[in-house]
Amino acid sequence: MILKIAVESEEPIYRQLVEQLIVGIARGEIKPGEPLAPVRQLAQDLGINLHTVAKAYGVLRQEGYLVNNRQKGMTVALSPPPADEDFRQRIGAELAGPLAETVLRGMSREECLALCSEALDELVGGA
Amino acid sequence: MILKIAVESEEPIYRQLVEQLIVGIARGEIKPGEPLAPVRQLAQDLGINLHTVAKAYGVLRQEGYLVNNRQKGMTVALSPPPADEDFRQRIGAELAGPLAETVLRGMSREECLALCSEALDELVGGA
DNA sequence: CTATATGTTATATACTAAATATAACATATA
DNA sequence: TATATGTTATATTTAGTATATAACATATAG
Repeated sequence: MILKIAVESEEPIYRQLVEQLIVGIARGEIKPGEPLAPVRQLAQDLGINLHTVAKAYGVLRQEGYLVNNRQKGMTVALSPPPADEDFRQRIGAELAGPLAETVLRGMSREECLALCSEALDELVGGA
Repeated sequence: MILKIAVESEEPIYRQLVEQLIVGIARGEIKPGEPLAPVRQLAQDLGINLHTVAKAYGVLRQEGYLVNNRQKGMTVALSPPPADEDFRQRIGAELAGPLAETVLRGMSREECLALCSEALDELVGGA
């Protein structure tokens, strides 16, 4: 699984890692039960600090997407947390901003949904 | 237009304002050409500093969603920036994270798109 | 011309988050 | 006994956030 860090970005490094790891797991590049790279190794590969990687791992552990197995190290959770109502409401709120911008710029409802569909294709179907 | 600030949130106040203003404009609560509340008045109403409001307005001006009219003050842009390829790519990247989480938690493609559709309803159609 | 109101700019300060660095710890494996 | 794992503990530096006070250029109302 390929991870790239943009040090010049305004988005914190640990946030970039969290996002890319979530996408990578969703794409199935790492399967449930499989271990991630150790914090020290990934930190060295990316040229960043150990604690920055640990912070990203900690967030994903808190979210229930990772488990500290203590045998293999940090692994992908075997059973992800359910998509309950709280979760759907949180995601809906996160989608509101970007979707409002598409409406603001004159995109039709169909165009917006097509954009969402394409973004989903990047995760499940294609590239 | 109702603006609410959560001071205990980890999201910066000016970011909350940017997001809520974008949603409000998309919902048509303020129409193109119409003025927003003056920075000092809005700051007082929300119990925050003048510059925090000014920063939010500045971001939206930079994005092309607001114009400093100098007669009516800060107004909604008459012609919003186009939804070009760069924009669609940026929004697609912003949608990737939340959508990946829905996939991660086992939501089907139809469920994900339904969630997007509901989020769009909050902007154009209904509530 | 004189106030008043608009966004903006200029400094300054306090606080928090982010990233780094070094060290140590508990646990599990070889 | 070593080695490797995530984790915790301190400490430091840097950048972002929010605040405060003051002033400026411009436009409107009286």
